[in-house]
Amino acid sequence: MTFRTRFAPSPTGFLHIGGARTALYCWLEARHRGGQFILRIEDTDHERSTAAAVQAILDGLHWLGLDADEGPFYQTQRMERYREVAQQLQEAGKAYWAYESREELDAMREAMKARSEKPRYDGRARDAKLPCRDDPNRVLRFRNPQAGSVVFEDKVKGRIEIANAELDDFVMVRSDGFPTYNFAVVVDDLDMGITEVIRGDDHVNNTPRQINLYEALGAPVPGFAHLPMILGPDGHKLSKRHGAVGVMQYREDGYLPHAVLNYLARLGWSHGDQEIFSIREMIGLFDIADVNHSAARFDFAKLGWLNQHYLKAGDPAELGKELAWHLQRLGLDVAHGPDPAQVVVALRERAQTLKAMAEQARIWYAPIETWDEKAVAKHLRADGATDVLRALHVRLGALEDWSPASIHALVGEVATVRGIGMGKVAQPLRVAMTGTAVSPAIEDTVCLAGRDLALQRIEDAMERATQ
RNA sequence: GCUCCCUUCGUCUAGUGGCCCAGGACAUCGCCCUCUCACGGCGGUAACGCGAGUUCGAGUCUCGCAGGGAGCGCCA
Repeated sequence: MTFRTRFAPSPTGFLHIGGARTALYCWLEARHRGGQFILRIEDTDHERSTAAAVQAILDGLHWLGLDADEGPFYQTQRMERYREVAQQLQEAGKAYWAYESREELDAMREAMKARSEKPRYDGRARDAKLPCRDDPNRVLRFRNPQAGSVVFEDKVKGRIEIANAELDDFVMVRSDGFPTYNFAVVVDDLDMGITEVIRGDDHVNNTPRQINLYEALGAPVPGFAHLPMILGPDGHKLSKRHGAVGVMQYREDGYLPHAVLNYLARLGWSHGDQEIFSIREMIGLFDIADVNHSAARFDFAKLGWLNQHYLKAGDPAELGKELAWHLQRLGLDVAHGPDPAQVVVALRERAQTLKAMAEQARIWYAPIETWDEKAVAKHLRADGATDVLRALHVRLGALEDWSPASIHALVGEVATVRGIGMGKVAQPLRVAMTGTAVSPAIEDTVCLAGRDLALQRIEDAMERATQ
């Protein structure tokens, strides 16, 4: 049997960072073992599932490059199959009809809690052999074994054992005819030939029930691997404030898919001291058995560092396309300004995200809107600054080769000729070009502006200096 | 409450009984580089939750405690 994993999100929201990591590990493990990665949408909760959420999940996976070999399959399109298996189990005496009302069930649980017991179904209809009849409260329950215990070897957590006495007869088929999660996953994983179930560790407690179901079906039990959860920076559960946003939000914030993937890979898994992994390396080195046992906090600082790493290592033309997208989002006209690819080269060592880069690139695409008065006073109105600017204006106007190297040499010469430091030349020029005392290397700042704009801004600056 | 799981620097982690008075990375601090901001280089601060036990020897094995988390639905 070939190795098959699946990612099975429920479309009740976007694909958040925890889901993305689960998908990545499933994908990596499948690729590593030369198996298949299947995508399945668990949409049996018709109250909360939405088509928009399905699309958001698909978009997120696509952006990350986690392509599925099969699917997406939708549970709502497999209703006939669930009915068939349910009937089979019921006829074999492994499932039974029950008709307690919600109120009755609630009261039962309350009573148990009052006695300090774990709230669960007490099996009151277990041996009643009730016939199937029309009833708004009709559900089909699984007849869970009562003796012994379920033991399984979790690929990341190790051996886990839970006594059957702790389990109750869970609902397999709801009164509306829809299967419940615990029932549908088993049928699906079985039908889809899943050999390794990799999912969040909030499912550990469901696993024994599912194993009992596999056994009731006389089916082989797949391997299980439960991933520890991802916590917010504050150590608490992820919330909207810090990371429980859709992965597409990461794109909007200027992160690269590879950086997110690399970060997620290292969040809970490691390969010695290695921090940077190409996709190919991740596939080659990843092993679900090497995943850590404990929850990990999400750290934006490290994600930012990784993102900048990929910004510095990536292809400028490629990155330029994505930068153009961010520039447009800022309302900047990419056609009236430098080639984004060149902007990438000038700014990649100064920005951790493409969004920040786009903001810094504003100086080349739009007029200077705000002036840093302190910078103006210090550099534009400094002694000799106007003379320097005038000289710069003349020489830049006559510069034959408009390139960073030539501009750099020119600035250096102006400083040397006047016997002053580079700072006395570069800073006034910088303020003239940007309105602030902070920008990329002066030659890049000037070069990317283009000659016309550069000369215009020097003129404007000289005028401003006299105000 | 019950069941299950987890516990190494601020954070992510290396570590499978001696190689660890604990290594790497991010963050942080200092120095260098320097036209600003960065990048880069060099260096520093900083951790085995607590207690027993096993052993010649424990971050590594066992037990207990404490702390944290998850589950206990006709949600997934």
